[in-house]
Amino acid sequence: MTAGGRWLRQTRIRGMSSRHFLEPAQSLRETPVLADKPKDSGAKNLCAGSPNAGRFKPLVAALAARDEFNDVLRTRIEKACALLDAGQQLYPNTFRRDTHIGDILEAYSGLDDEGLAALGKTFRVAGRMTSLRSFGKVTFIHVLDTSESMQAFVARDDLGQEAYQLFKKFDIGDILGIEGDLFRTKTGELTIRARKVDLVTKSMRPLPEKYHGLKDMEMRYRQRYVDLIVTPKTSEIFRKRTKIVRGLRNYLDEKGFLEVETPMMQPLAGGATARPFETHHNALDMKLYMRIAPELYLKRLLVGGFERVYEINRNFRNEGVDTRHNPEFTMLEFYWAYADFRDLMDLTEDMIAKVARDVCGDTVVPYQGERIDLTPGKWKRLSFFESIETIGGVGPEDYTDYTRCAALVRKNGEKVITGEKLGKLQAKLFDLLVEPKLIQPHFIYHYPTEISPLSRRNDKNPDITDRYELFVAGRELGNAFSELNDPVDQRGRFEEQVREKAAGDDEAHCMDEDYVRALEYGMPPAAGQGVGIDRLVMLLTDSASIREVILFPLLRPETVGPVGGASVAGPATGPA
RNA sequence: GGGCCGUUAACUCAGUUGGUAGAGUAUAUCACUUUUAAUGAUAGAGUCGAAGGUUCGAGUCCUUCACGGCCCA
Repeated sequence: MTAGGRWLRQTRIRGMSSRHFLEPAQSLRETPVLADKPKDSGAKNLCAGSPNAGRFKPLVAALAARDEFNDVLRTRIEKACALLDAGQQLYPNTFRRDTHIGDILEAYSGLDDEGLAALGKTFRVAGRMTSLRSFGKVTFIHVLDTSESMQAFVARDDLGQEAYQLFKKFDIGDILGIEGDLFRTKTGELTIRARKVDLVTKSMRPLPEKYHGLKDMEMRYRQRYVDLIVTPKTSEIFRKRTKIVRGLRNYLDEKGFLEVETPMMQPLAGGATARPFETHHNALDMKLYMRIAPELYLKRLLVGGFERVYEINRNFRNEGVDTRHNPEFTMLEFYWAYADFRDLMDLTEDMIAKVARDVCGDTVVPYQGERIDLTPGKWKRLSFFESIETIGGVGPEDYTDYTRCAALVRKNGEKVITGEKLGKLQAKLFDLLVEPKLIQPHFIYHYPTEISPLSRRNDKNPDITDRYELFVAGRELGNAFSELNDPVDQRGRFEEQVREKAAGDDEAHCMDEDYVRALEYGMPPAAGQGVGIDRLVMLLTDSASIREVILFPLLRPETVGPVGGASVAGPATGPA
């Protein structure tokens, strides 16, 4: 947090145009290397006498301008300068490894010291030095490559006096190339005995402390690259994420689904209940929306004859940020002709259970202290109104009566908007009283038609739809239904949405004439589902926040421009 | 949008009823040829998130703001 706070502080200073900040800023510009303040004595004489001193001036100036310059950085710069003076390149791209550390660990973990000696083999590995324990003439370090870390033993007598002296200038965080053979230390750790150590990439900034690691959430998200280096759990989550997405692709591919890509920038943002981001196309002088869902395009493809399609891609919704929402998030949507919502339930159980087994090794997964059982057959299926009764504890006399339903919603702390439909109130009641209790996987089906404008009506009761939502760990993971393919009904539902929008609901759908026209050509009966990938990854990696599973979650910028900066100070700095 | 919490050295954190800042790690120097949070000695390192205010005196109290976290809407 401190670092983040520090930068914010500084950027605010840069952004401010008020008079009392002009002086230091100007003096910085005139003398890039700080000269006056006592703590900058190091910067002043940095790399004194070195022919390479000039190379680091822009770095020092930038650090000083942001007030980031300190002893640790000064030492690193001096070391780097000394390395250059000694003829050592800082960023050579000549070292070639022949083995990944993971491969060594996998192949030779079973061998004892004699077995390793009998190998008579040298290996070339490369990676970041993450720890260092020096004994003077001998040093132990750990080196981390793409996935794994192993110990290296670097001794003066193995390297030679000169090379060892050079090695001692290397820092934790540097990327090294090491050539050597394998042995076991006294404590039994498989270790590479360095015969040669090459500097591959010099690191100019210190890594966070290794024992406590990086705890500052803000810095973990802003500087994810650092988080990935020092927090093994983080890189594990993102490896798992990739595996999960690949697992879903493989599953759907095997079932004959065709992966497609549909527009992310759309003239109408349809397919979901949400506010879109707006953008503009200059050449066509046209307003565009970042998509909130691919649904209406994917169903156009069903009309076109692709009977099984899916897309895994980003959606954008202009809403707040919290532990379960990021404005851009990844969604799987798939559509399956000649199937209905019950077929989808079966497929979903099977698909998610397979991915869970793949990634977690089991269909029972731990989540925030709970054990979630994803084994097919264990998933509960319950109708929307049943769930309100049995889990929410609200009887039909209450949820079918508008006034009583509204009262219950208010009593539970949610607002009721005038003109809101009964179906919406029932959904709010569900969100309040039922959803948080759905820890084990539940399909909740037969949602009110009023709140399901793209779903097929139930054949027996037109007021409900053949739609379900999937809940796990108290949150929505998927939304699915038998698709509405009657163009007349669809037009009517859109018109109803348009009325709601006019009445002030800015999340209501727009009329999509082209989509209705597509349905008029005839869309085969089908079922489709959307699955929130980020939430699925949260579930399978036991992550409490969606930010833990998004590499670069949205944060406010740490640099504040002149406009934003101007609003910072009190009345004293008000513009004249 | 609302509530609560946080912001102190590069990192992780202490900081008492208000009296001008401490530790561990990291860094530097020295010692040390099998350590793994190596060890021992010494040293340097801080606009205490920002701006105002109260006060003889503010890391600490008050106000506003920024960023982040958690909860609610």
